[in-house]
Amino acid sequence: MDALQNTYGDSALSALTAHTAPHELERLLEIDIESEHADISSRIAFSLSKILRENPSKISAEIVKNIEIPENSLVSSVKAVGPYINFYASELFFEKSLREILGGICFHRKGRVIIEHTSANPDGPLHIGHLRNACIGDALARILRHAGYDVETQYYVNDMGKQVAILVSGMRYMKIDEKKKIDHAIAEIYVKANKIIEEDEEKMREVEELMRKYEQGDSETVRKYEEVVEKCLNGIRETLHKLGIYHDRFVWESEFVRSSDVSDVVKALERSGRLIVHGNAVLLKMESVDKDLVIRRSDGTSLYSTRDIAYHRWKSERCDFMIDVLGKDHELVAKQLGEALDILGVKRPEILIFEFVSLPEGSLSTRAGRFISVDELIERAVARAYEEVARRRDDIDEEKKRKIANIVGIGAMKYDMVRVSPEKNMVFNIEEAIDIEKKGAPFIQYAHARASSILREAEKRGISDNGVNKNDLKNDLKIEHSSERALLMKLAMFDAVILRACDERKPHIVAKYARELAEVFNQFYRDCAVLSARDDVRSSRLLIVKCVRSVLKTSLNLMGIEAPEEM
RNA sequence: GGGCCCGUGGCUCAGCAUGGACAGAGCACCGGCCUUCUAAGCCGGGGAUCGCGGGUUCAAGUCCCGCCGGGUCCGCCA
Repeated sequence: MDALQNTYGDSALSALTAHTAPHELERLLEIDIESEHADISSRIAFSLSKILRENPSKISAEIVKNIEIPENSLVSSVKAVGPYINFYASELFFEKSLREILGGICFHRKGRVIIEHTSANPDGPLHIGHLRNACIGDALARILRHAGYDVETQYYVNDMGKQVAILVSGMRYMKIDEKKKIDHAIAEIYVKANKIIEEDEEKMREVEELMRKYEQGDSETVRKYEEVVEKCLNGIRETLHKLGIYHDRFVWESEFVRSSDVSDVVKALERSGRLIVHGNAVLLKMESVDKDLVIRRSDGTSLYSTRDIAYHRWKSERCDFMIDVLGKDHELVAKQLGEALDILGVKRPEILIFEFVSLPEGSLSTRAGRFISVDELIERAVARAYEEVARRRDDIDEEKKRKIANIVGIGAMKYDMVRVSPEKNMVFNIEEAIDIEKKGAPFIQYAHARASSILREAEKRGISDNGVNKNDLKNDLKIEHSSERALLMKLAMFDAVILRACDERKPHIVAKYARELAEVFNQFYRDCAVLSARDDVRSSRLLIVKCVRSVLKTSLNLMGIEAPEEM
């Protein structure tokens, strides 16, 4: 800014700042972080050229001439390249970022947040669509938590739907296959019962009867429901736990019917004057979407959407904001929910919509029994990883091989789900997902294992990194190679990446960063020998490796992926 | 029919919010690199009308309009 002023005097500066608040300084300077040509670059000459009616390249050259870099600056040099002004980071900048990483970067996002994800119906095992939901939701929860938020994850149990009623009715005349994993056995019953009901009206009436009784809280019906729902949930939880995904709380939608929550919501909506009576049913007039919301059926029973309103009102009282991770098919319903909550004066949840996952052979359907279960996927991914481990490591025992295969196989699956931006449709090709992709999780895990290996070896040889515990690393950091510098730069971006992924609710940003960090680390690994370097360089590099390992591990963990010490 | 999302090398994706320096990766393909900290790695090569057409701009993959293709939703289901 000073340079700008020295170059063109107050007139240009005031012309530029006339409509700009001071906090928009960054915008004003048109700064590009981590462009490929510089560490930081400014495009301000473009906008100045308009005001000054002057060639932008000339302007940037003039500005650079007037820039004086102070002692101990985070910037080491400035260059004008055509219309661009390029800034380059100093060693001090890298030292500062390493110190922050070693000290544990502290983020200061504050507030309580409830993230709801997965919430699969308790009528069978998780399939590939749920996997995407769970992986995105879990990663998001981890990222927000890391950024400082107080996060609670919830699984909303849809126990009042027709599906569950069909299942409960099927349990009357069918037995659970004990040999199978419980959620799979339940799905079998559900599919069969569904077929039977299609052809048998008597059975259909029975289902409706069950739904009525459950809503009324008939104790025998409730007991039957709870038994089967709980069983299925156990199966689902087992799958989620294999993936390292744990919900803090399971909330049953029936709770809101049995308490007065649902009826309270209906009463409150009545007071809004937006309800329309249609026969015996009650509808809520919608303005933002072209579809009114049914609040109560003709027979007086509640609907999913009504209970969902009650659930969100309940949630909203327990947090500062909430995020729902939902499939694209829920978009309209989510909009209706939002408007209903507006009417009630309850804050809306943020909705993170993810697009559908389809199979190469067509769409998925639980009802038709056409899906790939997550359990099957896990099994195949881990088996594939095991082949790989067995091929490379005959020096380790069986247990270790299995452990690594588990970490790698599951990591590959999860990474595949997180790396793609949620709004993209995905065609899920099982062979490709299971394939230990070159630049997927295994690639990042491998880089972590390499870093760990260096540090392990250093310890074994009794080599210490002198700089680690010093408050001032100055003169300890030796940057001798361009790969080293590139790695340090990438490391320095870490905190910005986390905050961006957090604030924009985009876990895939972390996925991309982790892959890039692994890549530059591998290049560093090729170019810069650590243990055999001369003493001062060695301790500097050891320090860098330590930071890389830490950041790789954190990045993987933010995606819910484990970082193996060796593989 | 209407709403929303997607359309970037053969395949899978990043980049689009806040327009700028040659459109980046990976897979697959071709060719190199293990006496040195794990080759699940590294280096090099070929391969792209950024769906199509218009507009705004000094500058468009990015913003606006129209169209085409794919997905999804439009139940007193959840």
